[in-house]
Amino acid sequence: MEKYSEYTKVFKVLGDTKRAMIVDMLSCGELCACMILEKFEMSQSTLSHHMKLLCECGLVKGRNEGKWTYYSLNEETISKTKQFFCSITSDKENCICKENSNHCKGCEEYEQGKKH
Amino acid sequence: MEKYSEYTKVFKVLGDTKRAMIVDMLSCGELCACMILEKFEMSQSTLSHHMKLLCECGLVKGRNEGKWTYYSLNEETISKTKQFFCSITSDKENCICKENSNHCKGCEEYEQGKKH
DNA sequence: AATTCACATTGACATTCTTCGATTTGATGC
DNA sequence: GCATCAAATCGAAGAATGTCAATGTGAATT
Repeated sequence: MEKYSEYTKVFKVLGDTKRAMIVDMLSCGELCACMILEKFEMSQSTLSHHMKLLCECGLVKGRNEGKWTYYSLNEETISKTKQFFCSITSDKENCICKENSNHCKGCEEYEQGKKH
Repeated sequence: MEKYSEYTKVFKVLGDTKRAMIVDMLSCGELCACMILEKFEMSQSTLSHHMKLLCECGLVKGRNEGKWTYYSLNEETISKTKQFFCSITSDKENCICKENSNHCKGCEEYEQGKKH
């Protein structure tokens, strides 16, 4: 359950077009905030807010150097998120749907082949 | 640009824990709405709303049969979304960050190796 | 130490999202 | 036709989100 919220947080952060574009930019290497800002029509405070979210969910790492902050992708989170995405979209043994439950009449009939 | 919003819409939909769990359930096969509802503490109207979002972004397909609606994953969207996720998180030639731009002084110094 | 620069934080606002109860729609069965 | 069931839609309330201008902070420059 915590696993779900850990990764749905990442998806939520990627669910904003500008943040996805920032990730795209960072995929080619580390960039400082001012350089990212240059590419977008948004205020400095808005960018700072987006970078905070990207860092908080683990997708991006920040590194301070003097006045500047350099951002880069966190490969570990990316790799784990890919794994999570694969796991929830592929069949598996211990899926939540495999737990016991009282199916509704419609579903029972469907499963027993009375309907199709 | 449309490509971004196409897939960030998918991420936004996956950015909700319950919707991610619904996807997980559907990964093992088609289910009717009533069966999904059974697994969650949410009202029928709320589930219906989540299913609508899942369908609208292309992740899930709905199929009506009599009174029932059966839902299943849309493998094509899933596959394309994985591809998109890989593309924005890996280095590439035509990245937006490779376009010409006037770097800030800090970044220029950084790139020229004056700072590190 | 005063100024400038890069970035973060705060407070405010409008928009969007999540959720629910109530109602509607459409199909099934009596 | 009428009652019932599954699911969608509507309308409302509260929470969360995206955005900005203004301000704060900490490092660098003068």
